Amino acid sequence: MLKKQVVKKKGKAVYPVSSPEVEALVREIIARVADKWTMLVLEVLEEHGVVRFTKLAELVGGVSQKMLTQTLRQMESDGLVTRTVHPVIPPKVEYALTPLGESLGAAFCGVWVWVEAHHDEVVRARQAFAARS
Amino acid sequence: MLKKQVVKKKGKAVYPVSSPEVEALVREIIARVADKWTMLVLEVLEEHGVVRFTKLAELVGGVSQKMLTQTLRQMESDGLVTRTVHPVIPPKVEYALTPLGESLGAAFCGVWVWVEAHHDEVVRARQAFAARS
DNA sequence: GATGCTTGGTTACTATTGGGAAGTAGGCAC
DNA sequence: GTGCCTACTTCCCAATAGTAACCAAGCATC
Repeated sequence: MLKKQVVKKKGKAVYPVSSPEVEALVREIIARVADKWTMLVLEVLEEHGVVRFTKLAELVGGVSQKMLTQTLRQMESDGLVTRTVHPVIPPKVEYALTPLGESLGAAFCGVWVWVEAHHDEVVRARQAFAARS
Repeated sequence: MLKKQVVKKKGKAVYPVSSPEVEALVREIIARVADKWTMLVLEVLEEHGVVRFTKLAELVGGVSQKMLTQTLRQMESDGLVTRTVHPVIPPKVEYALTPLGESLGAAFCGVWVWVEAHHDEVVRARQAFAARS
């Protein structure tokens, strides 16, 4: 709804059509943020602020160290999180959202709200689908 | 922002805390919809309405038949799309969003808008990250 | 002074997933 | 009878995710 308005406003009629490179870029970024672990990390950092690696792992839940590291590095490179290393022993590394990350978290809000509001409908749909197949 | 309000409204203070099963369900649905192909299919159907399989494949772009079939079946079972088979030769199968699917599409709008608005910031962040590592 | 504990990783191996291409169905046109 | 149409399905291989073990480096303990 909102999006369609924006798209129309930025579409062929008013502005030059976005170049294929930009299209590809948008698609590539979508593929990155439309990722299970990215969404969950975003959510945890949004709710808890500054969080250390191990704590983040347990708050996200079910993520391997490898995937968490990978996801965080990716998010860091995309400018979504900051990674602060405190040179102490044992190591202390803190992660937090950047303003850009916070804005993406806000954008994902609608999806969380949707899931919380409609999960029972999804379950019923699954049961109906299973019943007729 | 919006989400936090909702969460607080539905949180411990007012309603009983959501059960672990519901938490797991929400997480599982998130993992499903936070998927590259699901998001792209949702977007295409939102913009084009009723679309046939092959047309859908070219509109989504870069998707294999296998993954498109798989994604669509999953979305159908979750109640997001309808699959209408016209028993003619050659086959004709039409896909369209259900009201539930449309509402999810609307929820994802914010993410699309975010990507369109901030992709240049992501690119700059990547360059900065590459430069310092 | 060797052992173990801490955290935040990395690495090696394995299981699952995804992509590319080919095969399938079945009737109609040539 | 050969080929074409669409919407799959299957097979095979590459890429990705998960599991578990290892590592670094200093401090406390024995």
